[in-house]
Amino acid sequence: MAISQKCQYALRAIYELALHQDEGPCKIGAIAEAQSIPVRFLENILNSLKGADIVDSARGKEGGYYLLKPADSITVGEVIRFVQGPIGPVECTSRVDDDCDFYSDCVFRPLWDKARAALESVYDGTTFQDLVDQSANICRIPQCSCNKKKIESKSH
Amino acid sequence: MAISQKCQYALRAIYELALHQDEGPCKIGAIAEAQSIPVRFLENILNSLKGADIVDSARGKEGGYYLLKPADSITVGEVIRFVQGPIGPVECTSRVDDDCDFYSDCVFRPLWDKARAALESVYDGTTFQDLVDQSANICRIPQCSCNKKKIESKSH
DNA sequence: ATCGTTCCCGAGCGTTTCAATCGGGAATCC
DNA sequence: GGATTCCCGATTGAAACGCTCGGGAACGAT
Repeated sequence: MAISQKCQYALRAIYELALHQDEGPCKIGAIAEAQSIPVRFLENILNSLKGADIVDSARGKEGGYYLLKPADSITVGEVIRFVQGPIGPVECTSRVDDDCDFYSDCVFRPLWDKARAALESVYDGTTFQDLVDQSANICRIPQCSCNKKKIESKSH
Repeated sequence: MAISQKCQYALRAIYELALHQDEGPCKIGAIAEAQSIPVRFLENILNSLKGADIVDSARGKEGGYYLLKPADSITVGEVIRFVQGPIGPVECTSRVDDDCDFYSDCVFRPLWDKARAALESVYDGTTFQDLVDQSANICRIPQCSCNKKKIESKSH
């Protein structure tokens, strides 16, 4: 299963929230700008992510979105599964009730299983904290406060 | 990138041809029946595979489709790439000229690269001969000659 | 030569999915 | 009560997908 645009937006948005996790809620406009995501679309995405207990939000001035868990306990895999369903190269191996003519006799099933396992190991083995740690430039908005932090921690 | 129905049909068809490789051309109707593929659709698929120098065909009575190479030198990966393009979890990492805003700065790129490498290793590491060797039941049509062969070789 | 068999080829079609938008509503804070 | 910000469902437009269709052309047998 390819990673859809929507899912990539979700991942980037959560990554952005992870960058700013200890600064209070992020406004949706800021997230959208930092990550080049259409605002109204991002609205849908973030709202649906609330159903996964990954993010929550506050309204009014100083409102915005924030993570419900520390970044090191949110995996890429869990976000992908929530946004676009089971991870895997083909649909039939992710379903129990399968209308495929081949069932477990399918010659290709071991192959799909191997591919799925490989993908899951990559996606489930990466947390958003890993991504934050790996990022060289931190935030793409130069004036953003998170970049100050980065500079400070470098000079230590 | 998910494996499309069309691509699965292509793989199953080539597998079927591999089963019967030393028996002359296979008629498209037989392939379609053995692998539960809509005939007119399979027609499209097999014809396009001729462009990849994987199969060729002969017309008239005793005509049909056959593999141009031994089954152990056709990989699953090469078929997938021909039918549905570059292997990978997202499009942007497969393209050189990329209209993504993030280019090589993308925090997720290492992840996509890992995922792609994992998929490629699975798909490029499997030949159709591997699939034939692994198959327990050989052909799904009980009366088919390839099953006789199987029985003979078992009794040896 | 002609007839049956089989492949050949491009055009078309209905459905679903995808990405994105829109209008208007409701909570929160000053 | 007004500014700010999130909330929610409906809708749209375009593209991809799975599949069908009609008619044509090569091959072999008789």
